[in-house]
Amino acid sequence: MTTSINSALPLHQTLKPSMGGCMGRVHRLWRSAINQAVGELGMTEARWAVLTHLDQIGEGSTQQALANELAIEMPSLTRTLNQLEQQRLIERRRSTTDGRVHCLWFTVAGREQVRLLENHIAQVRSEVFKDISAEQLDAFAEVLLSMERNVRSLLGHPEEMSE
Amino acid sequence: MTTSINSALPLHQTLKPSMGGCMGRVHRLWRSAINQAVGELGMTEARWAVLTHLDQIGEGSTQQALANELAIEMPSLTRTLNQLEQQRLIERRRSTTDGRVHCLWFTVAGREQVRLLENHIAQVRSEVFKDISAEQLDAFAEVLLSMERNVRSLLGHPEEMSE
DNA sequence: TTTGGATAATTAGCTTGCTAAGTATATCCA
DNA sequence: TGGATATACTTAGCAAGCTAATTATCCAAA
Repeated sequence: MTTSINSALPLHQTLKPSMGGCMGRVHRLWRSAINQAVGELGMTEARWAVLTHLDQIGEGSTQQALANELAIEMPSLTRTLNQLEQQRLIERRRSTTDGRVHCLWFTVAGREQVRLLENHIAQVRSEVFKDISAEQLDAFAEVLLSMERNVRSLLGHPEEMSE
Repeated sequence: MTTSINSALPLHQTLKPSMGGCMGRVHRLWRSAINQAVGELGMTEARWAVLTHLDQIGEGSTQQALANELAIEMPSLTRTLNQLEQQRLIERRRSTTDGRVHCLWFTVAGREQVRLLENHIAQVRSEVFKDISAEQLDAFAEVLLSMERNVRSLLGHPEEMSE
């Protein structure tokens, strides 16, 4: 199946011109699969993405940090946070040391919701990664991170690139 | 820089839970870089994506085929095609053999526009791929295609998976 | 101390993805 | 032949990304 008519050519040569598009497709299809999987939990795409990423960078983070992690802009995040706050899944707490900053915390219900979400999402992930070896995934991840570094520096987002 | 504190762990293990998110980020940042690069050509994101993908699958394709290639739904495509038709960059021509089908063709101006776009996009691509070897890209592309296959079958889109 | 330039977050309004429902044509079967 | 079902595309309206402009706070230098 991977060995087809044009298997003589290096893949990257035929795919290169459309690799960006291919990543877009995979990302769109992947999210669509997650939407199916979390359907019953009453979440939209933006909301589950925000909740799970907040869990990853840790409660108490600022909105700025979360937006950077998600690579979305602040206004996009603001809207989603308003919805999540209204659903009583998260809370904004004004920083005591810097009055401009809001820090983000889960409510009890929010923490439970994240746990459920992550179970569902992990199932989709294991389907997406089916038949891909750990070595392949490892190499894939490394290239992906290089691309992120390259494109961030191209855009002049030097933030959080080395670590 | 890639060798950091946790370089002892396989990358995929730390990155796995967020790989989907990472692909989303790269895709979003990449498109944003292309938007910068093609800024002067008066194109929006959806329009340059449609033009370049039409060029790749070939003039005369149906809207259905193009939507599938882009992995977007027909209504999203319809709107963008309306805009491109209004700009006189493409034409819809009703199929002679099936009255429901519209085939898509570039105008002369459209073909010229695609040429310009592809030059700009190729420059961004070479930046994004900087310092990534052909072998790495090749392996990356293969994993990416596997993921696309997996997620399409998960969604029950068996179309155009084997080839 | 106050003024001026940064930074965090918000608001307003656009673009482009989506689903659901509608229209026109094609196909299949009684 | 005629009616049911399927397919290609369109229309309408929602979701979530973006940029530009505003507001509030912080900090640094006159």
